[in-house]
Amino acid sequence: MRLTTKGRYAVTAMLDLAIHAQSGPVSLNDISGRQGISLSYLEQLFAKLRRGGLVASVRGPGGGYRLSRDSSEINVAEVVDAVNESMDATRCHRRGDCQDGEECLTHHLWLELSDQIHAFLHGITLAQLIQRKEIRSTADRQDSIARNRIDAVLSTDDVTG
Amino acid sequence: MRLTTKGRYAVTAMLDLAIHAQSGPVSLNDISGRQGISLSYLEQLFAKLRRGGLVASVRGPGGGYRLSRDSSEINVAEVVDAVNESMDATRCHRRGDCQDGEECLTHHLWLELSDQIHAFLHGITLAQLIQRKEIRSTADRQDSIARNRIDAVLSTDDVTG
DNA sequence: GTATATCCGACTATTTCAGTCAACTTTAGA
DNA sequence: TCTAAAGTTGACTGAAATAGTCGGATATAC
Repeated sequence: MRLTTKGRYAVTAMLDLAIHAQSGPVSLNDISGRQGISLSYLEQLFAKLRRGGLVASVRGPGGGYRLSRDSSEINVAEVVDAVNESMDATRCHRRGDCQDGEECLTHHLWLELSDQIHAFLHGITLAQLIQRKEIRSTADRQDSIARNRIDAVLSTDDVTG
Repeated sequence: MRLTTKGRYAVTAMLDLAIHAQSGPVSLNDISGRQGISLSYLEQLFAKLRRGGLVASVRGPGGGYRLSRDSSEINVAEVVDAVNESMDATRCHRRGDCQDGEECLTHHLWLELSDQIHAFLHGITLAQLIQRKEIRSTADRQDSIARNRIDAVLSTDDVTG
């Protein structure tokens, strides 16, 4: 079982997508800027999210990604799953053949832990998350920082180099 | 966050220790035979469990390890912790400085997940586990296999090589 | 003093993570 | 039609962790 940056980034990016859904497709560049995730890495993650049927892409200028379902129909467990981070705590992938074809001493324990985690993540949808006030305020902060960055670029003479 | 063989082995070994506690110190060789864990690897794990204050060692022939507390006073979370497998799901180790010193969009989500997992593992003691019938029957099976193995060795002419 | 045990440090093959880089295709708009 | 913005794909990489192995040292019951 593991939950690393990969799975966390995937959920963060999907949440960003859900939050900014009303203004058309969202480019990975925008997500990268707001969430501080490298563009190249986002490309990898979204390839998996697309294969997993969670997002749809729009190519060309003005393009980006959209959720392929309503945010109320996508739960966190699916997102983590799509990027191949298994929340399964057993060694045998629930088969019960962990030790010489039989259950190991702790098989049931890890099975129960897996069920706990899955129930928790499966019960939370993107729609529910974007209702939360701490997430709304974090998103607002990120949006204003992004706007400031754009303003700064526009108002500055381009004297790079 | 990760739960791998290391943490699972640690809990399995501690459970084996708890089950066979009444017959004096348990050698790593016995645990290795019953649980199918390499002796050298067990040595590594028990070094950490000892440093973590969970077991005490008895050196010399007839020696081995004992639980340093009653099995009802040791919970699964402690064991996993002792071998350095963090069940913390946040990136920032709960500090809330995940993105440029501020909370990332998903900070609270992972905080809640961490709390769920910790509550679950903290609530289960070794004493509770060894009461469970599926664990008792697995342990019985392992014991009888171990006895058969000893019998086989004793009754066979040593014609190795 | 020898066999049985823990102790300890160094070593290693493999895998994954987290990310970079380069090249390619699609497409909106000037 | 040209160009720039976007997604698409595959190869690559440094660092870290996993899951061990190996050799030897130390302690101790008999």
